Amino acid sequence: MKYNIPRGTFDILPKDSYKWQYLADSFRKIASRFGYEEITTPIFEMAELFERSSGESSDVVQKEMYRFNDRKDRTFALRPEGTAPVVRSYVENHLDVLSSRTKLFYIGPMFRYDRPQAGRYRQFYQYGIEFIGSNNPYYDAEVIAIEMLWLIELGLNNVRLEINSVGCASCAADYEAALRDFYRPNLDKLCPDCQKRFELKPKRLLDCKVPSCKAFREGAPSQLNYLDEACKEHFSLVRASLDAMGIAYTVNPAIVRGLDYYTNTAFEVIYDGLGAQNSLAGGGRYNGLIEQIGGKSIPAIGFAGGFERLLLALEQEGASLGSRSVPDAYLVCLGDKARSGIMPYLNALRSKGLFVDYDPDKSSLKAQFKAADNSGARFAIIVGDSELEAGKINLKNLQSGEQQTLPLDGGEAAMQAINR
RNA sequence: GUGGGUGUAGUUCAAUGGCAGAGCACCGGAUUGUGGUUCCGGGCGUUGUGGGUUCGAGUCCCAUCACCCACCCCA
Repeated sequence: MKYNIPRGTFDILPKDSYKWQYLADSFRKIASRFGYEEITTPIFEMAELFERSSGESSDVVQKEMYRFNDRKDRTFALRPEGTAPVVRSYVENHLDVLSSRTKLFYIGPMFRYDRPQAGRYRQFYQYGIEFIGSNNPYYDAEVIAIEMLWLIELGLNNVRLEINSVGCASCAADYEAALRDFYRPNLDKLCPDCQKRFELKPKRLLDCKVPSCKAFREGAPSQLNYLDEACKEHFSLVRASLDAMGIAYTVNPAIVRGLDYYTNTAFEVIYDGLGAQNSLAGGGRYNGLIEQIGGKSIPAIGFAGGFERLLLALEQEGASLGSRSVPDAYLVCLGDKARSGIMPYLNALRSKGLFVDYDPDKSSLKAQFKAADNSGARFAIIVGDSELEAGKINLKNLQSGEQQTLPLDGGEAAMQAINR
């Protein structure tokens, strides 16, 4: 074989396509029930958009972004995430003047150069929600509710919602300073990764899995104790809204988002049973991002989830994912005259909306019936030279074996019999 | 980027260093006029790829690629 699919990517083959369509359709429906509308942005953007928004020090920017230069030597990147492009579009198209609030969702591929693993690919498909235009804690709860209600609708019950607040920029800075103070005496005893974390992202120290590092975590300060009054108030109102909506959650102060633009609410939806990549969706508030990208200071919140992991989880739970479409009828022909003479009828059935399959290369009756069975067709339409001459067709129900003779009309009779 | 495991037919898997096989799937046939069952027939595949050891390699060694798992990261 000469050509292989690029590492970390996958083909969605016909036998699975319907599942992806089912998920996308289903997400579109739930999002629209909350008033969210679809936005589609390009697969690539200026690299700087992601560098500025996600943060220069983030792993995404440092080592996972697919960057390339075009012929005029401008640097672009395949999008590694969906929020920055949506915000870019929001600012660029002045969506803020159309309404005080903007409700958007998106579906599409994202790209990150990473070692492939179960539930982790280099091209992966995300769905996401972005609410722009209010700091009201109700909206934090609303976007979370979309995800949680959707998962329940899909048939996924064993998920956990974990929430946290990382505060505003000044709370976060205070907290980082406190964390560094706390770890500094033991800095040389931490694992090499943690020594890097100490410099770049102290919050990450809290979820290191190395046992020796875990020990030093005892008594570490919690972000929640470093929230200022406004952030504390906001977080408690978010929790109250979730309570009022009957959405269960646990507060996990260790939840840290990987991208720098998050403020206040951060949350993650976890499904145990996916191995290491157990996060189905995650998101949070990003009150400073729009201004950072060149817009006004407008608060916003959103989240994104991955279809691959969701699909794995749903299959594990045995949830229904729709089904592959099967023909309404399979045309079985006998004789050359019948084959050519039946074409107008075949076309008529199809233009009336029936899914009719036919294979002119199958000659024997046996082979045609076998193909009809394999296709899953409910009916066979059987036509030989004599039927054609008499202006009739035979319609056979392949489950019951019952057969009836119908007129060779414009397809009306068969249509009626099949849809009954 | 780091570590471990696995690569044989479309697929699931066999094959003591000695002739590369089976189930399933697929295709054809058993009086072109009625299917699902049954019966018969149909497989020389670069044993992932490239080297090496050996009289002889699917099997042992090295490299490489891919996949899986974990670290890491994240959705």
